[in-house]
Amino acid sequence: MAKKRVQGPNQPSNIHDVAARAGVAISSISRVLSGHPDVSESMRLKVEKAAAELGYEPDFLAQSLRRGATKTVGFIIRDISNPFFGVIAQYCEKELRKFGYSMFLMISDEDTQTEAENITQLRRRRVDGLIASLVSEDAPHLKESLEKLKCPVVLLDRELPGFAASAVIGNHHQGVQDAVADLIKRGHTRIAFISGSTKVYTTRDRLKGFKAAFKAANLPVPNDLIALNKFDADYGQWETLRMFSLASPPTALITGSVGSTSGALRALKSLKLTPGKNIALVAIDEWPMFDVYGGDLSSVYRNPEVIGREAAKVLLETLAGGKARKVVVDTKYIARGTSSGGLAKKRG
Amino acid sequence: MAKKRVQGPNQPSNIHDVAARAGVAISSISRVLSGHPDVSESMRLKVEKAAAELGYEPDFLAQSLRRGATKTVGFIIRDISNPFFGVIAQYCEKELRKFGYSMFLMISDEDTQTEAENITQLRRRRVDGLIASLVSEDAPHLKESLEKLKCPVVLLDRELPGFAASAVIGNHHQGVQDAVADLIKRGHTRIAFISGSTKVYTTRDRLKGFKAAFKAANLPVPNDLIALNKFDADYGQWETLRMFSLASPPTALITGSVGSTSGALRALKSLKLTPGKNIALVAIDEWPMFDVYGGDLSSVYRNPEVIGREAAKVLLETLAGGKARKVVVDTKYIARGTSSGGLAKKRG
DNA sequence: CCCTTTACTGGAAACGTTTCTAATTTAAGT
DNA sequence: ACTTAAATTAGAAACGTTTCCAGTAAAGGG
Repeated sequence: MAKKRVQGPNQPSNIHDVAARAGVAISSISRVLSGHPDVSESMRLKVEKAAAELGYEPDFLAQSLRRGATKTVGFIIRDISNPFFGVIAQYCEKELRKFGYSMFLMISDEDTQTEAENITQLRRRRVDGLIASLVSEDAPHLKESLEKLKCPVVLLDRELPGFAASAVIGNHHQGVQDAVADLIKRGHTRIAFISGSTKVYTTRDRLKGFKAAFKAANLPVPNDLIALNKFDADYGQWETLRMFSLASPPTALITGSVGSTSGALRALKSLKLTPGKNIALVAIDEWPMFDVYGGDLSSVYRNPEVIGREAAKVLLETLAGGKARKVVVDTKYIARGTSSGGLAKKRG
Repeated sequence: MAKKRVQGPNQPSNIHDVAARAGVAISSISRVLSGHPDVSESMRLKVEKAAAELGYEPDFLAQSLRRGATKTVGFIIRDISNPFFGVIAQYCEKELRKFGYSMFLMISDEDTQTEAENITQLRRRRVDGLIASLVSEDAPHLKESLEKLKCPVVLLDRELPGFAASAVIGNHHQGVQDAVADLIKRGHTRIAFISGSTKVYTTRDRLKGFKAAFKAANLPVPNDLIALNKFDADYGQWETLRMFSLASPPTALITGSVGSTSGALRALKSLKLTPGKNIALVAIDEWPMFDVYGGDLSSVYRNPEVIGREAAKVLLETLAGGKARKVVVDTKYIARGTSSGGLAKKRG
């Protein structure tokens, strides 16, 4: 004897319940509800009525399993407590939502191991696409594990040669070059650059701009003032302190992330140096309420809302059958009070 | 003729492939891989070998559908660009991850409509549990839609009478009361309080502390300086400006969120008032690098790492069969430079 | 040596959908 | 009225698992 499912008092109803109520086959329910063209008007009415009466909601898991699509996009972020990334994620989610996609957010915590786990997890959960801000371009087996995903990927500010991913990349060198050029024009030659590892595109592109500015001014690049290893505050703080213990310390500083900037500011505070007075400082990236918290910080600005939104758009395009492509988001040097200061004539 | 699935070159293999390779039934594969006790050693070896050779990974969707559990926890957050929330989410995720759960993050953007959509979405995706920072306690049909989820819920700083949810709530009144008491002791009576709506527990509890401090000092509560409506920066800015246009403006300010604080600071800047000099200011909630960006801001502190971690722990407990319960996280008034200033004797 | 228990294993029925195929109804053409 | 095509619909086979149930083999007891 077949064990029939008993529709409890307020158990969610399934497609069979609706079919029974409407007196039609379950395939018809599916067709009506998923907007298949081959349905008569009378059938549509019957089914919609029954579905409404039962408060029927199709099971997403079953749909996903059968359809082979989850309407879910993975988003791998390195650090969610950084509001710059938070804003990117926020606007990305907003855009995806418009098109019926949900965002599965995974945090890598700047760790390649965790990142690898995240990719695995997203694969097993069968996301339809992935947007990722990767920790490093040469993490072990990175390309393989992304390929194994077998779904469109959008990289944020990373390049993986030989892997056909879309990307949203910043025009970093432009902003940095303008910033450095301005500092040089103001008389600086000892300009420090503190940012993350050159194993990410972001840093390489910035370094390009940094060097280009010196070259354009016919000046030697101050290699001893280039510290490229990590984006976090501790590193920024440490390197700032180290550089000011050099025989010839920097007179200006460019910091490559919200973290680097924070660390540098903390270090400068402890050194009793005030940006805009006895040291020049240009922060790369602004964050919410920058006017309030950034003091009068000069910056190399890029718009996180645009980045988030574009990432979503490019991915959706690919999901709709489009080809992978790259979007370039520009960066802009914004000179403010802290572009001044730090030069000998103004010292002490 | 049955259409047999052709195992393509590098198509992911399924349980049938493994069964075929090992020469056993698919049920045995499942038993071995899910650690069922009734398996012989030889069977275990055979299956593990075959699975490893094929690089088999069970399909999460199919597992979820069959098991009725998704190993996924929904996390509804109001504003991801607020780093205070970001940190909560981060530590919550970290804790859930340890126990094999993934976090599905949805952003409400301070909007009850979006929040409702998020709840629906999470229900359809069959999350095993929900952690939520709700926009308002009296959003339409809130309780019903949470009940409909039929899974454990952990509320962050909210109370829904009659709904059996766990909760992580801050001991807000304590910190605020201490802060206000200190300000009163320093001579303030015109103390403003700007925070979110009383439709959330957080605000009500803070208001309790605010009033208690005045009562303890035998002073009337300055009702005209209480502005409780929204947590965002615009509201904070606007209300600050409004209050300083009053005949009798405040001499001290307490702001109820990162947003409120930011808005107030922006307003004060435009009014050419400096916290710690011609106005006293206590911020509720700190955020990353507060020492650098908060200037010398006094605060009512609570630990977002603890909040995130505890939320996860309580939820996991309930998922493991435990009863719903509440966790109280304490808040602490930390007096710094901006607790001074603003009193007549020190004025212009 | 037979019977009962125990330890394992295979087969099949779920889980809740979508989609293919075949069958039915309806309309259209002569 | 009769055939053919078009429009709908029902039924069944997927999707990839887990788990129930029955069955087999080995082990133990008399």
